[in-house]
Amino acid sequence: MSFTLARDHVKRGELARRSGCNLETIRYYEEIKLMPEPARTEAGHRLYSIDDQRRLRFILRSRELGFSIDEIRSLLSMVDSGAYTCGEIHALTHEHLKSISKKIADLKKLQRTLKAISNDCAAGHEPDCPIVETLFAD
Amino acid sequence: MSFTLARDHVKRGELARRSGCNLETIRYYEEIKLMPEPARTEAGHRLYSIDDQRRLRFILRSRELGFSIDEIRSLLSMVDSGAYTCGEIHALTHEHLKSISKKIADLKKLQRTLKAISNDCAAGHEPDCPIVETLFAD
DNA sequence: TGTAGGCTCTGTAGTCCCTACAGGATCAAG
DNA sequence: CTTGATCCTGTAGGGACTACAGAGCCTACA
Repeated sequence: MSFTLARDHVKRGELARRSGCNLETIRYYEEIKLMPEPARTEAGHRLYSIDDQRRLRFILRSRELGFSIDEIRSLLSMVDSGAYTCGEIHALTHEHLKSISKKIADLKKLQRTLKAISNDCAAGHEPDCPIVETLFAD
Repeated sequence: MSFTLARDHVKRGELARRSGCNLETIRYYEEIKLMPEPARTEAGHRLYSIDDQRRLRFILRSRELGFSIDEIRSLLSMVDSGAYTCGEIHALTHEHLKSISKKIADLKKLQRTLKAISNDCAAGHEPDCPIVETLFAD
């Protein structure tokens, strides 16, 4: 007795293909409870609904935007409860933007320092390198 | 029979204090063979020479500049063999600078995207948030 | 109907770069 | 001699996955 797979329910492999998500990552998101436990076939194969697919898309897109898993958890729990306001979401996003700005600033500082050190270096064939000396210096 | 600790040999705790490195990290660098196995006291306590201290400084400074452990391994093996030229070091540094530039570019792109999404958001008290909608969208 | 090979299941280990802890030995000062 | 700081070892955790082994299941084709 086999039951027909509803057109809008897909197994893990298909969800992975559609979403571009790694196969194992889907299971991982379930384990850490970002994704709900999906329905199962009689044989125990996972079946993802349209809602599940939307939710995974949300997670992946948020990850692409650099949100951490915990931040996504916050976003999703607001959305899940339905009791979120635009202002709350905006605040979380703003916090995230600040951390991105900080990362950029840090990297730029690094870049300047490294360029400064590297400019002293003739890149020649002698074994005395000012970069190495700077790294060793007291 | 105790033997006097040479003035320029220090134990792990003192090395940590002097270098600002976490105590456990020093042991970790030994385990992954960035740091050599140091001398030991009769009781088995590690004793770090001036050279060890220089080497740790090199590693920490390189880490601060964002070099990965593997990159530092390369730098150190060049230095260790003595057969490096300024040009080789410069090349590695240049590669690293390129990867920093890429990270900065990626983060800036993220920043632009997130700002664009976030600008559509009135941050008001209504539960319909364009940020959330964008994240869910097909 | 048989079977090959593709998909799915579970649990677990590995990645990177540390950091922290437990339980014991040793050291230095009072 | 005792106390408390330091040191030793081995091992686990974190964040965010990724990969693998050894099963079981599902489907298409001969």
